[in-house]
Amino acid sequence: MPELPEVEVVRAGLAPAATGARVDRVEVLEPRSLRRHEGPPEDFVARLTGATFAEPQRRGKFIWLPIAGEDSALIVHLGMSGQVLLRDRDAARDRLTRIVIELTHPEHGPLRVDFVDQRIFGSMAIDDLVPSVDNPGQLIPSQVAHIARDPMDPLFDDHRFLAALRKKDTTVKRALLDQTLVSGIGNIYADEALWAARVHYDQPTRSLSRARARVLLAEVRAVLGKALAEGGTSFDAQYVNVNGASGYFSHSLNAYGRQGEPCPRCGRPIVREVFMNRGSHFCAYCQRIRTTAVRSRG
DNA sequence: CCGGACTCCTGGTTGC
DNA sequence: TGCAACCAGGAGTCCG
Repeated sequence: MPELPEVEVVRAGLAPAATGARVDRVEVLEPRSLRRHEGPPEDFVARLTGATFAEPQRRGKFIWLPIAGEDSALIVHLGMSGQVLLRDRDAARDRLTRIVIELTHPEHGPLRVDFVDQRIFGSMAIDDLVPSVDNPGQLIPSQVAHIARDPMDPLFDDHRFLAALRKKDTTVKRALLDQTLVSGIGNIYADEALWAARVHYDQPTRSLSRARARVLLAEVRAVLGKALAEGGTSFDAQYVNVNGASGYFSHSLNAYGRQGEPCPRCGRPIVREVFMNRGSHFCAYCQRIRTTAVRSRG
């Protein structure tokens, strides 16, 4: 599933083609792919046609393309299975293409951006830009304003995150997946970071020692950073082509999807349990709930 | 504030 | 071989 690294690959790949490009034509093949757009598809088409894009931005798993000269942007969320394909104008269309945007770039000429999405959990929308809460000089779509910064963001505040983690009455995987606390982490990288930090997914955050919480944050960064590096090298600058559904970086996973296989650290089998309506993959030996270090609130 | 249940959705896989 | 049931989960909403 597309998480921070996959989404960033899409953003970075879109940047050279979209920045400064003008929208010639928009075609909405699947209105449900505009779930996040307030208003009918015709409104989406009207507001986008003729627009010129500024450089694509990202917060967590949301991408947006600011519209030059306006306080609005095109939002892109890939959901579970979304892809953004940069194509020549006359290239064949994927069967699952939901939205087509034809662009002209001042240097690269005519291009086509196809939004392909099997499950239609992803969507596009035009949204107004508002000042970011923690940095009012930075504009962010109103629908994205509640999303926290990701751990690779230079303005991510470690102390603030660790304090929030201690204060919250929840468990650790739930917290990692809470995009208002820390963004960009999905089910795959959550399981990978928890495995690396040797933390059980259902460990109460309040009973997580400060040291262990710091280790966990460091492992989140390590996992995301590694995937970003791999994505960056396998990516063709001319065409954005991310297959979110197939597990883009699956060759480097230690826990996710490996139930029944030996833990790469201790050799005992990785187990899978259902938690929050999704699979949690972990080593029942390396990742045990720790009941020590319980502190009172305060 | 918190968590659980539910919703959206369909191609590929599994099971009978 | 055919078809139905099942499975994957990001994010939002609602309710207790």
